[in-house]
Amino acid sequence: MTTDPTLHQRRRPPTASELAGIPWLKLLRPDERDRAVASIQVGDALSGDLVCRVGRPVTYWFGVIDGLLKMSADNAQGQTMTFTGVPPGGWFGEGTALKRESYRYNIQALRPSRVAGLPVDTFHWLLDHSIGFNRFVMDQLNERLAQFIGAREIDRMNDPDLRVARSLAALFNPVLYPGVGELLRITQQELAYLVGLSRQRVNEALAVLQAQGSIRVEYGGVRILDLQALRTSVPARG
DNA sequence: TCATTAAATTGTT
DNA sequence: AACAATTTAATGA
Repeated sequence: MTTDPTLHQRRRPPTASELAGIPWLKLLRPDERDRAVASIQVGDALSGDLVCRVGRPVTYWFGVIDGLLKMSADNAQGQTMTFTGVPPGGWFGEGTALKRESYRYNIQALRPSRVAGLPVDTFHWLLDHSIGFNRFVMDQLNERLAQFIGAREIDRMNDPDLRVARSLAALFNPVLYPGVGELLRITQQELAYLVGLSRQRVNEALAVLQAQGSIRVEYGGVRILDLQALRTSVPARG
């Protein structure tokens, strides 16, 4: 089930519809865009596949076309710590790509996913030539910083309903994950993995959030009704 | 296109 | 963890 990176084997050029789902392309000038499009590779990751692993040299800056990825790291005790999920429209690894270091996280597919990769050399060329690209990367870093600070607060929360609410809100972040839209495709089992709760407890939390009117639970996904309510919701009966 | 069947996901205990 | 109910996906006429 858990195998080595398959993205590095079966890759292909992106299709038109895949390109349409890459948010930063529309910020580039035509010549910049042409160069980016020519170098982008797309790969299909099966469930459980590792898109990149800790310690490997950086080859690509990655983005999710569709599917769902998990960002995690192994601590000294050998336990896996999950940081966040990466839904469609999300691009990650710019920090390590900037410094041309090795990956600091494992990125694993939670379900069959299509992953795009921009070669690190093109990434640097765009940084050197494109104002629009620089702006995107800066916004991205800024937003991600805010989200990671928020994630620390989530970890300290003991109310499962709140944890699910805040984790969902993070996945619906329109800046980091513009491909998600109104409907996040995620199963309750997948959400349970990300949040670190049992599927039963997640199911219960989703029912509470739906009763509050902030989401609608659908088969294989969650529809957002009130993102602000998810972000700021307060423990019930308290 | 429709009906049947298998697989996935959900809701509940 | 196990189970039944529900929804989707796949298959073939």
